[in-house]
Amino acid sequence: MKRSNNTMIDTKSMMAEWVASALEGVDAAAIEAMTEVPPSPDMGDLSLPCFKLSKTLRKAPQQIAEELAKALPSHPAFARTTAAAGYLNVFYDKRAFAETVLSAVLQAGERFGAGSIGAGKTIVIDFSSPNIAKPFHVGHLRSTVIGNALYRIHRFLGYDCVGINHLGDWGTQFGKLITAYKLWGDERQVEEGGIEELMRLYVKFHEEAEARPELEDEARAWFVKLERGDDESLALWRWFKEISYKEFNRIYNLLGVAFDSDAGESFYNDKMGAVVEELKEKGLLEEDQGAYLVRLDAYNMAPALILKKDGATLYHTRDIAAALYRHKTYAFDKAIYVTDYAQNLHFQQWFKVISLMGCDWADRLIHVQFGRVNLEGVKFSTRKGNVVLLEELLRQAIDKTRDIIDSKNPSLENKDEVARQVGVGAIVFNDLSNNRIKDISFSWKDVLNFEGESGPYVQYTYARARSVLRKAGVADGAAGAGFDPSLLENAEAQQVLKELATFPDKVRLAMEKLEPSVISRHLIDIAQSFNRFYHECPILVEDAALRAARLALVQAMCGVLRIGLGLIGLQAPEQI
RNA sequence: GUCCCAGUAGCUCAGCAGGAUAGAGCAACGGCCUUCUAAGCCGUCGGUCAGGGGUUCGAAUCCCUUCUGGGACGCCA
Repeated sequence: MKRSNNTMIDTKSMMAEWVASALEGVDAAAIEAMTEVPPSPDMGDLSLPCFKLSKTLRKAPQQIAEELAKALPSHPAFARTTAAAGYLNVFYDKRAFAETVLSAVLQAGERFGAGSIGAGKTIVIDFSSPNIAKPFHVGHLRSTVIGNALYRIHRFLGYDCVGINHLGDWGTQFGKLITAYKLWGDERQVEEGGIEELMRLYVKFHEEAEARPELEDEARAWFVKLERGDDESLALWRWFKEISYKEFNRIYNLLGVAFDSDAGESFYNDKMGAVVEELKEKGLLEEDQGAYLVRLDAYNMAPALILKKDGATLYHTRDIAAALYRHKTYAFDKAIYVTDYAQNLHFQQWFKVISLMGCDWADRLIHVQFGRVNLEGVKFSTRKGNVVLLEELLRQAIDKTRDIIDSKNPSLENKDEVARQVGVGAIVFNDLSNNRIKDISFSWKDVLNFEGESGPYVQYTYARARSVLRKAGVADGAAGAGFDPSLLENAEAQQVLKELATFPDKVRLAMEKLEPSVISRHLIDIAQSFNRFYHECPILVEDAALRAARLALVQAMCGVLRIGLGLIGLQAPEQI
């Protein structure tokens, strides 16, 4: 059964009530659930397949469609109906449709598509969460931009959002890093080299450890010291963390991403003892070969390791502690974790442990998983140093944008700022334009192609439309007061109107599916339909009435693009 | 070996709350700038929706199965 939509421009429910009124014993909700959009606009704007009705009404589908087409009274929103191949096709009254859509969009302004379904509810979004002392590469970008988009989408729909950067600032890798630093590191080189130098040490550790496995033991020992509050290791840890923060913040600023909490893994250090105790009390913990774990055989899963044989905690322990803390602190309606799908089992395991602990909110934990990024088919590996660094990628995208601006619009005033917005937009949009579960085959050529389905395409469409409004002297929010909607009955205008009308549905769908690409895709659809309109229909024409009507459409389109871009974390430059 | 995910045009992908003729973008080729920004628009070419079974009035979409690719599978995260 289809979910009923709840747009401000709900032509489907209008049609459903209309049709239901002409049928005995069928309610509007059932009709609405069956209603769909025909594959081509010349078949109609909405249609009702009559195949299911044919069972209850005991008539042939085509006969039902024909009888309905004949029996339906006139309706202000619908101009005509046809019956074809078992479908009842309904055509909008184009004038009424234009009026409805434009007045809804222009009146709602920045709130068009916003909602209140999240009112009074809190959602905790755990995203980005890079590891300290490791460079931020394109693989980390995904969690960051997907999480950021979900944050904005939920906030737009009324949720209280808590964005948490669960920094990887704890764990055995710090033992490794300390070991490497003690053996081969140099204070000044680290200060100067930043994460790059830390990564060099980390890579070197792994190279050396292949021949000298005892290094691994040393690393484990350092981590144990760290967990027990040893001064020297704590000081080094703080230092590494500070260096990393500096670089991460530079990137977050560039991306326009912010968090409400930076409570990383180390934040839970003093909260894990209680978790272990609770698991013990509830009889879930079991000792095995010196380690402690929770058996999950009954659920067809490997056990969840809680304590290593040296007594150190593991990521399960930390995630459980964090979930308990967050539930107590934020009383969330849902808590989502944005990570790649390789961690699928991990999340399923500890979600189950939470449930076994008797927490009735275990089903509010959601793993939002996304596909992995590879470099034209080859795996990324921090350890092997085979990565595309995010800053390098953003830099190249910005530089390329800058070159294009220099050649196409040399007189543009704030070139650097626009180049930044568009260059970053290209990278972010590229990451958000496919279903998140799909793997991404990273290619320099594709990611730096700003034509077709891309962020710059949408931003360019926006800038061009804004430019028309500027020339027309239309102030923000002032247009559309008096226009004649019957001047927007042509196919190009109607198609734009249709795309605008479904925007609220798309926002809602993106939230329900936790899928930002729903919005990215829709922005492409809006831009494509608008560009067709722009090409076919001159806006700044002599005829004042026609001009006013088209300007109203342009203004509405700009408003929606701007909202949509904002929801996926992109800027909307006024000029490019 | 077990479990999870993916497989749609040469490439990257939409569509997968079952509906009419499977859509975009890129690439290739051909058009459109004395007119609102050509990062644009229009057109041509391009498909046994991985294979096989099943459910249904109707399957790219749901179920089973095979194949291919990716991932995970106790002391990393």
